[in-house]
Amino acid sequence: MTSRPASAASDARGPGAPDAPGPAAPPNPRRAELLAAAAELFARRGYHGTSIGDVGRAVGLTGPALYRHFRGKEAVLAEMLLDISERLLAEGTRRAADPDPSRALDALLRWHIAFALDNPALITVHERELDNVPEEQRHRVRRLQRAYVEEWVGVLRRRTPALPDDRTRAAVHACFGLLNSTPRSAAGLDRAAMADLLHAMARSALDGAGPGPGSA
Amino acid sequence: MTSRPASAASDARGPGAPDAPGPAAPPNPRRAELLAAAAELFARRGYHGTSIGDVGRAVGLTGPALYRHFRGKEAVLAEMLLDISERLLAEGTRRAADPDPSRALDALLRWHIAFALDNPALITVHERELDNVPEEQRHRVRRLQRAYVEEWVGVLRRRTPALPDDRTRAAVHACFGLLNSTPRSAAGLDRAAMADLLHAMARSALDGAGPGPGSA
DNA sequence: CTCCGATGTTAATGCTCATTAACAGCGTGC
DNA sequence: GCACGCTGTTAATGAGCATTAACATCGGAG
Repeated sequence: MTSRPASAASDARGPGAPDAPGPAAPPNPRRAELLAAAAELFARRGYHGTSIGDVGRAVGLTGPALYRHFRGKEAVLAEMLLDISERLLAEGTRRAADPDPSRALDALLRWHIAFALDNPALITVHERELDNVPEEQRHRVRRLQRAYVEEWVGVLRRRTPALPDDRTRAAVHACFGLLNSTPRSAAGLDRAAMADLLHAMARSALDGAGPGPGSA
Repeated sequence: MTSRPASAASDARGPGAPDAPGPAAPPNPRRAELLAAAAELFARRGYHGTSIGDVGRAVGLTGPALYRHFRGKEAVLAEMLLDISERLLAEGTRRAADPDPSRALDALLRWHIAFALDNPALITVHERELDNVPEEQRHRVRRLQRAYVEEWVGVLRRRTPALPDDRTRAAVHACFGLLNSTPRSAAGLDRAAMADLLHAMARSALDGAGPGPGSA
């Protein structure tokens, strides 16, 4: 815009595409690259500990280049968390639909474990940075997260109807804590062994969540 | 400098006590108050998302007042993490010494659960902010953390000698993930019920960590 | 060819923040 | 009764950072 005639009355923003991608947005590779780099950095150093310049540099650009693809730093985080929550819920809903609650639970476990092992950075950010998402989208993420938890609670309720709901919900949260610990452990186990271990432990933990004084 | 004659050649810093408290330091209540407020804020908003002013305001002071008690923001975090790690390890070592490995494990579980339920903010910070501690003290914290994990691994090794060590270690990390999820769940359960649930789940999870394809 | 939109870059701009200076009240040991 | 050390306060100071402005390149549609 060497000129930019003073007539620019219609648009407040530049000509780029800094909006959230609509339903049929062509998958912009640069966008995805930035999101991946930001996820990695947000997971390692935290949202506030990561600068726009860090994110740009991670993909070979300068900081302000990011504004050609996102409305701002918050928008990156918001889109990231929205995407994670939607993916978790969509596939979770599918798997929870198995009429056999025991098979449904195993399917949920396999799904969550695979997601956590394949996307440790996303899991970390999803767990830690919700408070930094702007209000409106934060509510949407929270709703998705709740719905995902309720899929698990529903399966467990079918499996063990005697258990009170609040105990079941707490057990699901604790189970997520176990499964999501993967990014921080980085143990010497290979992926398959880790998946197997997590599956066995989570399964046992949920089985052990029934009432009755444990052992103390 | 109403007084402060220009002779101050001996000390580079002011006359306050901004050093880490020595072995026999009198417990300064203001110090403890600041540490507690900082823990709460670091847990809720993250280290980088918390300003010195926030911490001061939380105890009815201004930001710079903190420098009368700590060398700086990093020093607050460092002292916090060092203290947590030392407390966890000290009591953990005591409880792991029970000759009966099963009783030792229960004692460790009770200890860790009580600590997590009583200090959710500390657990959160301990889990997330180690990277922001200055190098030297970060190493000390890491050593303490490792030693604490090894206490657990030692007990489990005595209990189930067949299990390979790396699997045991991974199981311990996953178990911590389960136990430390408390601060984020904040379920509708009261403290006793939550402690019981976590104990039962963790115990079962560790029992289920033995080899053998879980159920998939 | 030419124009324009997409995508970058490098300079502001303006705010927040950690840290330090300069200054002041208060209590206590002498 | 008074000097001084402790614990605060309110102003700099200086750095980092998100965001915006202004400017450049490049490829493709007309």
